[in-house]
Amino acid sequence: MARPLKTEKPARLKIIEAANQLFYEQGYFQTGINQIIEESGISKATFYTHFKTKEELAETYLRERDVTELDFVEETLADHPTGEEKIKALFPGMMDWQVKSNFRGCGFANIAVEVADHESALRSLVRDHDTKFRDILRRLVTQLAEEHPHRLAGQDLESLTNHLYLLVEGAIAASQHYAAAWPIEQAAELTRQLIRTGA
Amino acid sequence: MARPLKTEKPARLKIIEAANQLFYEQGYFQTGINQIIEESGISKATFYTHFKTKEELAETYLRERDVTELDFVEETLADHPTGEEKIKALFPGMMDWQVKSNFRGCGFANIAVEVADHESALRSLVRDHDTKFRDILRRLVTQLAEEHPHRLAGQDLESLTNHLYLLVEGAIAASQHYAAAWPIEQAAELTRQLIRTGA
DNA sequence: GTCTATACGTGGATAGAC
DNA sequence: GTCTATCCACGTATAGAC
Repeated sequence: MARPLKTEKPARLKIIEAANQLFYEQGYFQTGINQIIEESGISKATFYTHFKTKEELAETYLRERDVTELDFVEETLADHPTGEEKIKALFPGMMDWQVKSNFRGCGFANIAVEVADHESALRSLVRDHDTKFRDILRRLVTQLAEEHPHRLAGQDLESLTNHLYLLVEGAIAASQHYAAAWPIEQAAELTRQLIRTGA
Repeated sequence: MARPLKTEKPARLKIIEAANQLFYEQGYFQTGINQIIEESGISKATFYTHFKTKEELAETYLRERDVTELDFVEETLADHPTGEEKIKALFPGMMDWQVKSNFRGCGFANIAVEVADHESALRSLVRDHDTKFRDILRRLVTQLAEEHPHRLAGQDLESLTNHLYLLVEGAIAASQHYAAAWPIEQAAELTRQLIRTGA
């Protein structure tokens, strides 16, 4: 009956789940500790036994989200065999995500905006996340280049990777601004052109 | 000696200037009324004679910024005759702006992130601003199409406009995340390709 | 470990004198 | 119109009982 290493206690988990929802939906500074403890059904003292400060919780929130978001992307990609199909599949996934979240944008981009200090630990986590996502894009672009050597001939794959990254960032931001899906459609369209013509 | 219609009083102006700096540099929610009155050297009561609420000041801030930012863009564009040159000139301007502001991104995009409620008056001002900027891009794309009919033959100019818009949004956001200029360089590079190949 | 109660600052906004 | 002084809610964080 050995329970598999009880590292995460229910209280801590409930806090993280509440933070994950509230930080994302309302924003970091707009969400108070009081609301988090209320939502998670624990007491304020319990909160501070698990997290030294609000910022420490935010770091945990981002670390958690980094894993779940990138896992979700990888799961989506796993359904598609070729590099081209994988790249194209990114956008329907983004679309569903943004519609479901009522166009709240990207949790990491949102933190980057809210926390102005570039040297903050939170901002460092944002950069790590973005870099990991760019790594995924680079992998897909490389796979595409191997599968279709003629298409991207002479192309700088690093540039193409960054171009796709900028399109994704722009699409999420713009769809957030307008609370609409069309920017994601537009990014998907341009992406299809880029991996077809190899620009 | 008729002064030209004294609609704006010094106090009000000082408040707006302080808000313009602090809201942009620190963020909207991170900037308190107290800091604004301190920075502008007026009293709290004076503040509330000029602005009913903090949000009303924020609306004024965005309206002000909308004019100055778009005017700045138009001035930059005025230095370049052709559509192609105008479009290319957008990016050095962005670069200077972001370096000068220590990569604080776009004041409108930042508000869009901070204020989660899509129905807020502030969010409406963000959409208005973005739409005006897209109008400028559409104008430039149209000029380019007229000057080089062969290049963009068969292209949907509206799509190209939106693609450039997404690139600008993505470049500013990414350069903010990384506190670095390379995303703007990358956006400039892809833009050059798009208006050359007509993708 | 978890709770209740509280400390202490700061948030936005007003009262009332001048 | 501008000021000083103040109100009250809520922010993060802690003390101390159980």
